[in-house]
Parts: sequence; C-alpha cells; structure tokens
Amino acid sequence: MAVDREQFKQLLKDKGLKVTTQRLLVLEALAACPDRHLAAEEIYEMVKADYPEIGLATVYRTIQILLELHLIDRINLDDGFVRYEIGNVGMGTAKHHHHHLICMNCGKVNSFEDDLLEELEEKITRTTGFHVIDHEVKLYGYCAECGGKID
Amino acid sequence: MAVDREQFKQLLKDKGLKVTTQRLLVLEALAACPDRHLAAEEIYEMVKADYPEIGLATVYRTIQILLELHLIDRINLDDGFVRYEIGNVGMGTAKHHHHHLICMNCGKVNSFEDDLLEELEEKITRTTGFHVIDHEVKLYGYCAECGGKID
DNA sequence: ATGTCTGCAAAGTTTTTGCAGTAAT
DNA sequence: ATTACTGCAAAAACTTTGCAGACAT
Repeated sequence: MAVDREQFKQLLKDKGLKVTTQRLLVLEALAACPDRHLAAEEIYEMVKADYPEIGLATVYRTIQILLELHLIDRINLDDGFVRYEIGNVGMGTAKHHHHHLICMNCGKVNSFEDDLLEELEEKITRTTGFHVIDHEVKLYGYCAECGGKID
Repeated sequence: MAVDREQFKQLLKDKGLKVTTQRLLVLEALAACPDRHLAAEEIYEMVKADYPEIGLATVYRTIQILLELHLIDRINLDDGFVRYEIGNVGMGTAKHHHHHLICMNCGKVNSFEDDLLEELEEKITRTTGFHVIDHEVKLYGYCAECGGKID
C-alpha cells in the first residue's frame, strides 16, 4: 500500500534529487516495518546491516526528504526519540490516519484505524473557522494484556 | 480552576517534599498562562523576572514534580521543545482535556474543548480491549486568519 | 539538627551542520 | 563535467546529573 521503489525514484528525480542506495535503503527499512515506529537510530541500525558504511547523518537527512515528500509521518511517543512510520497512501490524496494506543504499563504501541474524527474536524471548522488538514491522536491507557492486572 | 497555592503546598507536604519559593513560582508561572504552552526555558525566563537567582535545572526538576502530581500536562508541538500547561482540574478526578489546533502557516496554537472522543474511546475498548485513560489530540491545519490566504 | 533543595557547571542525548571527498546524472 | 550526496567529526540544542553550600522543617 505504501509507495513502491519506482514511484520513489521518480519523486526524487522530479525534485532534482539524486537516487542513491542510501535513500532507497532508508525508505525500505521504513516500508519493512509498517507497524513499528522507528527512531532514526533504529533505521540507522537496520540499514547498516545491509550497508555498513552509511552514516547516521545521512539517515537524518533522508528522513527530512521523506517527510517533505509526505512518504512518512512523524510521531512522538514521548520516549525521547522522534519516530517515523511509512504513510499508508501512495500519492497523498487520501488521509486515512490511524491512532496510536500507548500502553502505560508495558509501553507497547498499537494502532487503531478510525474515521471518527471527521465529525470532530467538521465541528471545529464550523465553530472556530480553523480548517483541519491532518491530525495526530495518542491514546494512553492499558492494553488488553495489562488491563486485567490493573483493574 | 487550577490548583491553588494552598492545595499545592499540601500536596508537597504529603509527599514529604519541601515548600520552596522556586516551586511556588514555577507553578504560578504556569497558572498565569493557562492558554500558552510553556517550554522549560520560557518558564525559567518568567520566574527569573521575580526571582533572578533561580537556575534552569530547578525549573526542570520542578516540572518533574508537577507532572508526577498531575498538576500539569506535557505536550509536544514538534518545535524542538517539550511544553507544559496547567491542568484544568484540581484533584485529578475529572479529565476534561482539550485539543490543540496548530496552524501550519503562522504556527499559532489554539485550544478546543470537546468530549467527542468519549465515543471513540468506548469504541476502542469495545473492539480492542484497550482501556483508554487519557488522550492527546493535535489537529494541524490553517487558522481562521491564515485560512483565507491559502484556500 | 537533618535532610532536602538549589545553583552552577559538567555531562548526556538527540539532531544538525561544515567540509573534503565520492557518487549520480 | 557538474552538481548533489555522503561520511566523519564537530557543533548545536535541549535536558539531566553531581556536588557543595543553602534552605525548609
């Protein structure tokens, strides 16, 4: 569902950017883990397995490009790292975001697909004039496994 | 609506912590700006106006205490600072969170009160077993002033 | 009196930047 | 042949920590 290799190459060329092994590998690392939320350091470690000479700075620079191309999303799970995950649309038309369920006990992060926020967004536009483009929702609580132990 | 000075003093004592001028001033700075979202450095600057000898480290340490006492909330507006705002309940029973509307043009952050997420939380509990305790919602878009210029 | 708290400076983390060499077009 | 890109190391930026003196109880 995410961008494929050829689309990415074309996007780079369209922007006058060069297609490099490092850039392909960084995108691939993110595409390989659609459900994890990778920090720059983790991406770096993953790419290093295939391409040991890559530098962490290149990973950070590539992440900037991927963000500008809207191929990945930034999320902050308040653990001291900024994290990234591959977007689930190719061309940026749809926005079908998911929410993050963060377990306050075990720290595990699950995703939840939902469109319920459309209603909220409409209400906001109606009452405040603010035009919503995108959103990020984090829900803190206890996951199914941890929930039993607490309640 | 936020905690008052005496409640705070009592909370500190109950925890075996000492009541100091610095701690009172940090809380007061946050209480004085319920609608801004203060970074540690900003709190530091505000307190320094009244009490120039305070150190930034003390501000950080006090923030930790206030978070543990649930007197303030942490928010991350992706601008490189962790920000804090005073909670809008005294004793932590109710949770009446607001959402943050972040203008992608001028960067201004407005708040929006709403309980629409109760429905989403219930849906999540029903379908996933995850028990939601709290949430943080960030909505990105264009504020009323900037909206006209873009659309 | 005692135990905590403070300010300062140093250290720790994550992320960014400068530069000379390397690779892509 | 250009022009952009990379890796390294240094710098930057935010936050935490160690310590000796100061303050609250």
